[in-house]
Amino acid sequence: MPNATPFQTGLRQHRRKLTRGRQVILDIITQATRHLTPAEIYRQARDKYPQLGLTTVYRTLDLLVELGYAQRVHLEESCHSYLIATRAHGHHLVCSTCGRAEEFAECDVNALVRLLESRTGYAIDAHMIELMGKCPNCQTKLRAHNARKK
Amino acid sequence: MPNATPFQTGLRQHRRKLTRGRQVILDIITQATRHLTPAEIYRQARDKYPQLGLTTVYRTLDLLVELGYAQRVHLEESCHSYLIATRAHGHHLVCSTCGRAEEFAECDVNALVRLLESRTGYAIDAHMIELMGKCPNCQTKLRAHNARKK
DNA sequence: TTTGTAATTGAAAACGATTTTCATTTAGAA
DNA sequence: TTCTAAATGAAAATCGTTTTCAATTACAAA
Repeated sequence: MPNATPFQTGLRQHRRKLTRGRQVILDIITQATRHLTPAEIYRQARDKYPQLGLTTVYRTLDLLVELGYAQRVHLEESCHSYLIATRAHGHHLVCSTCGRAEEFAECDVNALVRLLESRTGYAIDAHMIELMGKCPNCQTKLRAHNARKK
Repeated sequence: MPNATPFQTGLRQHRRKLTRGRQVILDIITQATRHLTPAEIYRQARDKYPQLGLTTVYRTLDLLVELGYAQRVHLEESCHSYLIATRAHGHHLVCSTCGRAEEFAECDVNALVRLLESRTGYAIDAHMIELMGKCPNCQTKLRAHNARKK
């Protein structure tokens, strides 16, 4: 099979199938200059492929992220947890295992901000830095757990 | 009224009232070392104050953020938009007006990561940098709109 | 202390996004 | 062409959040 697209190849490697819906969804996010929500993608996709279901859009997006063809953008809306405010400008270091969080104030993004403003023309007015890792407690537990396994 | 807490003072300044529910919720997030979802806060709060409603938890959290007593943490789960993957390690600059997004690869967080690892003992394995601002298009539109107003 | 009023509340319903279920269809290897 | 695991769409279920509304409450002013 000559001229297979990277997407076709990637799917075959994972024993997944290329379907019309998947192709349409990939085309849409490939051509977009904007991040799109599942609902927006669904609306656009139906113009090209009316019987497509919203369920399939969700499933396809998960697949595209899993295979590395799409990425998620995190926005300010919804999906929050809350933490007491201790500093005016806090970023977070969150434990991916237990959810414990440390706040930190250091963030030297000024150089980055200036670079990107001149490259893109954006007027940048806010930033968010979130670090993820394992807290000391969870590291200890994990080590103990692994030792027990042997 | 002597010995007013900062919370009491802050509420009075905004003509808001101090209620049992609000105090209980603030106490919970003050004592937590972990970020908590509204549902988690609700569960804990009901132990101390059984008739509290979940609605009030949501409203109180909004209030606490508005007055600066709490802050939101952004997590990996839910609330996503999607973008085509063009680089292995992409961060985003998102226009807060139209949603257009630029991807960038520069992120010199190594120094920050090392500093925080030694300070907190965390093993940091991932990070997310999201910048927000206005794209050139939206800046132009906004300027035209403001000029028309005068 | 009492009163008046705007702020706050809880319960229920509405809502929007996402996931699950399940019977049917389909891509693609054999 | 056949066969089977993968994928699908429709409907229902689920989850988190917001809205509505009538009843209650905090607290400033009398």
